[in-house]
Amino acid sequence: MKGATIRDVARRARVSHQTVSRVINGHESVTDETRERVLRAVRELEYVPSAVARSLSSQRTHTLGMVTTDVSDHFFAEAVAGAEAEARKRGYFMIIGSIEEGSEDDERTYLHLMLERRVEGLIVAVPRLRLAEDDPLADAVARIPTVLVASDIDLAGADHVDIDNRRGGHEATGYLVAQNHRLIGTITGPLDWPSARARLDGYRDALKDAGIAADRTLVEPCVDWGLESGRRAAERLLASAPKLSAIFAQSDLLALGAIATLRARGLRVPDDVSVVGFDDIPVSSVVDPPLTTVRQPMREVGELAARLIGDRAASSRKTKGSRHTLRAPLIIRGSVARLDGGRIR
Amino acid sequence: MKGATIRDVARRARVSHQTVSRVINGHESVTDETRERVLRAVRELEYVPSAVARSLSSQRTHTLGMVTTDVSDHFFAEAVAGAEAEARKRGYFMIIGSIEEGSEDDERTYLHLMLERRVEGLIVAVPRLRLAEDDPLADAVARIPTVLVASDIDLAGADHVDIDNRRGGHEATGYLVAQNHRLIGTITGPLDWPSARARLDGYRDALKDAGIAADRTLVEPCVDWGLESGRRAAERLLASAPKLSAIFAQSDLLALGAIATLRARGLRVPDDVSVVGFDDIPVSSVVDPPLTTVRQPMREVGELAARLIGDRAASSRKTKGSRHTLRAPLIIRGSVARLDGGRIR
DNA sequence: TAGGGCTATGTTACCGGTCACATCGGAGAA
DNA sequence: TTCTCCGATGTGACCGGTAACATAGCCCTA
Repeated sequence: MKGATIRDVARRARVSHQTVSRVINGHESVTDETRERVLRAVRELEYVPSAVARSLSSQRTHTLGMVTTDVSDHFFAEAVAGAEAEARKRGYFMIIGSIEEGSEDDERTYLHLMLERRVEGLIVAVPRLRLAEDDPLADAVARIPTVLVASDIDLAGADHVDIDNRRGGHEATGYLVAQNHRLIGTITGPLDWPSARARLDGYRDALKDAGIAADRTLVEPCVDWGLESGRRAAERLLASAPKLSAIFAQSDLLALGAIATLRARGLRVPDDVSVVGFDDIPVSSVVDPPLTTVRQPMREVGELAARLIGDRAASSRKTKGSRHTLRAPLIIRGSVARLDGGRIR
Repeated sequence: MKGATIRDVARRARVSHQTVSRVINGHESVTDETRERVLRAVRELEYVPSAVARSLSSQRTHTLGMVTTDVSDHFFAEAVAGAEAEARKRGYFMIIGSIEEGSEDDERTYLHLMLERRVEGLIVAVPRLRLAEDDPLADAVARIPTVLVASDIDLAGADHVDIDNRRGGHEATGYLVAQNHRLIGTITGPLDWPSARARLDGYRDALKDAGIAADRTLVEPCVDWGLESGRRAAERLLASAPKLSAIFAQSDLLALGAIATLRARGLRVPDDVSVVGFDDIPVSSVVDPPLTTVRQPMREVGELAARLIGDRAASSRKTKGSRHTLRAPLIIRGSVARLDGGRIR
């Protein structure tokens, strides 16, 4: 009763299985009358074609695999959504693997499982991934189109998509400088994330451009990107540089955490201390004050990744790996105040 | 060169393909020496077994399908992450379909595509889904284990997982009442979402329990769950009931939007007006004031959904659809103030 | 020492589609 | 009228695994 096959339908419609195949694939050269008969049989038997059998036979799975650090993180969720939408437009399905914190070799396991599934493309969004010797990822790249998202791994043959973190960091810091800030602290994400390092580089570039001497005590790294870390980092920062007038936090959550600390110390934002974030998560526009931040277009990142794979699959020739960097624009809101010329807090 | 099959490996190792199958599946009764030989051939040919062929032959895909409204929404992203983690634990892979706003029949298309893929279970998290006559979803339920998340559709044979929205709404409102609030407004989500209606019911229950008369002008529905809507709803609410002392917003974003409006009107939170939200999104704990809210355990919802499918698949007998309601606890923070006895703002 | 039973391995069919090619019948051309 | 060609349909192999059964040694026991 359950699981009619193409041959069951054929028998019922009194045609060959091949004719059924023609009908369900919309091929020409089938009489209207025959088609009708077949379709009726399909309905009566509640026949649903098997993508599995089709894949085996046609050697196409129409499936893309995506491995991410954690889908529940807004950042990756957006990328997944973007990739999914774009993939779907092109007739692909998406299978996802979300790597739980803690398990070491999970990326590799996932990768292998996806290869077994014969995905036709791979999106790897695992920022901290380091390449081992003889890494299975290299194998994967050799087999199927692969896009590395937000990774600093340099893998020949793979496409790379990333945010221009350095420029983003530069703009954020540069904006603070333009508002006459001179003593600018920064709260960074974990420095084993390439994005954190890049943003820090941007911060330093901007200070250098402005002729402001680098000061190590103004750089406060965190172990994660969360609120609590921002809170504590701000405390350390205030301890080591009580007179700073601005903070560039590498994520909105870090920024919000920092703001909480500032408030707790009786400092007003932005009147006493200005704050710039990074991400532009949905709440950033409604917190008090609305957060000035650098917007990460993660959805576009996901879309682009899927599009690259689609294009590559379509052209089917092996191109060299391309490199795409999406601009992360500064969104100016209300958490930065202009400092009166020369005044130091 | 690319795509060695089990027979290629067999030839190379000078055994039958069946022996290769035994080795890669870790079967007993293979000599160490033979196994070694096979494994070497596997390595040399870079053989990766085809899950597609395996699925066709074994009639198992080890795949779960999940259809959601929008993965980039924190709410669903959490559920996806939870489901994914649990599925993985049980050896399942997850394919996801995220329904873009606007396209009407997408759920059905996705459903059909997933049936074609022969998913072994289906998680449908599409709150506003309405059942059409002769709905394909009913077919799906008849074929494979299905879990409906946050839906009020009553489908025999399907399992249901949901948050106890009514109780959540009741607790939130009841808490305000306990703090001596009497004039309590509510900002609801779109009322075609079952969760919005349930929370509203909870709100009404609580008022009734306290002997407070219902007042239609205190209920302000929104077209979505976002900040901007919260802002505007609060304005309408203040216009129609300027003396209210508390607001129960059905999402944290609505609550934050409302707080923004209150601030703009010079009203302090919680001193002048208390606010309770719903969701407990990550920022809720760090905004100013920290938001008192009802926590939705979405991750657990996803986990439970996946677990139910796993159990059902394992027992393989058709149980009646079960119904699971997860408690959404009130998280008390700082956005609610106690009203002095009898005082009315 | 023959037969039973176990282990290691091979053989063949099958899962449910697609593909390449064969076949058949009728319309149009010579 | 006969030949040709083409549209409609059928046949059998194949995709890459798994399952069930067959077979060949080997050890042990009676």
